[in-house]
Amino acid sequence: MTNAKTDPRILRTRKLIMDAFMELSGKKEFKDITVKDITTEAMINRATFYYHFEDIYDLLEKVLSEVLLVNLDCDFYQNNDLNEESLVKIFIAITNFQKSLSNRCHRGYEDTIARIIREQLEVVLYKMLLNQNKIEVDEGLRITAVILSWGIYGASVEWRRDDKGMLPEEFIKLAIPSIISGVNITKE
Amino acid sequence: MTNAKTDPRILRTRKLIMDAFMELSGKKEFKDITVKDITTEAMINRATFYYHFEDIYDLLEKVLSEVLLVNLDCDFYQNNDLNEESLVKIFIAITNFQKSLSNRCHRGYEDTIARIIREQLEVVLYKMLLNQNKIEVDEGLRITAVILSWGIYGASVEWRRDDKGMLPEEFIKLAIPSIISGVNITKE
DNA sequence: GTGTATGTGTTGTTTATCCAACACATTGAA
DNA sequence: TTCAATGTGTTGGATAAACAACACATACAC
Repeated sequence: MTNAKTDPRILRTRKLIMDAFMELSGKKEFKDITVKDITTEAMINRATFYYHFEDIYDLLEKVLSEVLLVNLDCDFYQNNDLNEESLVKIFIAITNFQKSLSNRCHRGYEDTIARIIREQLEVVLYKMLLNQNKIEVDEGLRITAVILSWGIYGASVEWRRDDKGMLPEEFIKLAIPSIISGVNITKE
Repeated sequence: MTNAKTDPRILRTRKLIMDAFMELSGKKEFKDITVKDITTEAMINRATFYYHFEDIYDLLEKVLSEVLLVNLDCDFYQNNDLNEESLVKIFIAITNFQKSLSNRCHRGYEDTIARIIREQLEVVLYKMLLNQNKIEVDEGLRITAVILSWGIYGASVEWRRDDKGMLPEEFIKLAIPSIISGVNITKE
């Protein structure tokens, strides 16, 4: 949670690299982007790239995670319970994120992207659950977060598949009762 | 003329500092801008500032020189003779530069600014004169450049003073004949 | 095949930047 | 006055970034 103050040069350089990568993603397919392209655009040395990232796939992963987190983070999960409103917002954030990706060119990396979304989602949901239960750690809540993250991500896939022109918020609201209250047979 | 390749970190950091300073100039008066303000905005260490600039006045000087050069440089003085057209362009560039400064807040530094404009102007004019005479060095042309730079700067001061709503290009065109052909009594 | 070109990832050395600490000046409030 | 707060400019040691050089892989032409 705390990083004991990282060197500002590191933050600055990482930002330069990530911004350069996002800029290039708007112009080329991922498979056509070389490390040299990125470092030239970022105005840093190629060796410096490898100081911060394993390789270009590692960069992809971290960029996507960060972009998604920006979409999710600031609005909630500080100071927000996991209720209908926040679930809708999260779902919208995910569909927005996927929409923004389809503009950029990451064909062939759908699985990676799916995993990243789900992992970030899990982290956020877990934090919100802990927060609203005022607990430090809890394995039960963690597993709940895992299940919810898979479920919500699956819903976003389903939403994209049947393009009935339904709005994301409409779509997810159909499922929210069973998420909030659980699968309760004695519904009536 | 050639710098034997400067370290990219230096170029990058100088740009960060200068951009930060210009950003702040739009918000505060020069006298209220501290070195800490600049380095915070530029995301660099305060000691690094002093690695590149003597002090904040040194920075002011270099920023103004660079901004003015950008206004002048690219358009001419490569591949351009000193004729009516280029003189008009130069004059417009100077008045534009002064207009852009009046938005920012450099009150109390008019003399510094005047000197910077004149010095840069002299350099540009000298290069153009050498260029069109196909000479390497010439003390006569250098002095011509000095006189011209003072004269043209003086014209810009005069133009601002009597705000008859005359356009810069109209104003300078009145003087161009005597600049080009010299003060020739047997005019007719 | 052989050569040329382009990309990846690593290494050792040099250099720019960070940082904490310092002395000193200025300002304003107690 | 004295003290606290804020700004300037400098220094020595630690660390990130630059750079050139390297081995290796892939591809494409002749």
